Amino acid sequence: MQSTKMIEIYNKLLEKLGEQKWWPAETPFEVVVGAILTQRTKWENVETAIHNLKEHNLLDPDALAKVDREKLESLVKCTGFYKQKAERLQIASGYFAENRLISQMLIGDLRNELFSLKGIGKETADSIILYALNRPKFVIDAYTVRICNCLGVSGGYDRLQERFESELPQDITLFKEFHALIVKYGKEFCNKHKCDECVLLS
DNA sequence: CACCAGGTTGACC
DNA sequence: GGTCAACATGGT
Repeated sequence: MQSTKMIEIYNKLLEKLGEQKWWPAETPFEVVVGAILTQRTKWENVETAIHNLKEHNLLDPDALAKVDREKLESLVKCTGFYKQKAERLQIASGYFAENRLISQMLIGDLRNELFSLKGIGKETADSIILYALNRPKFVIDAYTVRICNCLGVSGGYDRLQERFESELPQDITLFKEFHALIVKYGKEFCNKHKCDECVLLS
């Protein structure tokens, strides 16, 4: 009974919103860049910044690691927190430029390596693992916590992630789609309706 | 004008 | 362990 709760939520979201097909990006490294830039920012601003980077041929680990800091700051300014994001993009770029064969690492080890990079916390690391590296890790974001708690599934990041990963089939496509649906639902409904009007409750 | 957006960090208790 | 301000731009 409890073991099907997550699947029920997923089916309701899918039925209501349709497939999301995340993450929108042309390359894995573009996912890494987007994951850092999207922190506390609207996705439209990230698209603008990524467009700027592409225009300057900077969507590449080596190129991004070497580019002038002030130039990078100006290109990502539209995403906010632009000074620290520029720094953190270059830190991550240096890591991925030096580590192009990380696909056989254990997920836990990989996650800890990503945590050691300034600016990459749980959600960003897990987004990179799932959407850039195509490995099974369920991404929890603020909407996930809000919606789950609203639906009577309590817990913070770690506890909820443990539940999603243990109660769901280890299906990468499902993990990607489910998180995308949660974010889509959160943006569309969480701020415009009260929790007791949540269409997922019934 | 106040508030929020696909978080993370470092300081403090 | 948890809580809190700081980080900064762009849209409603």
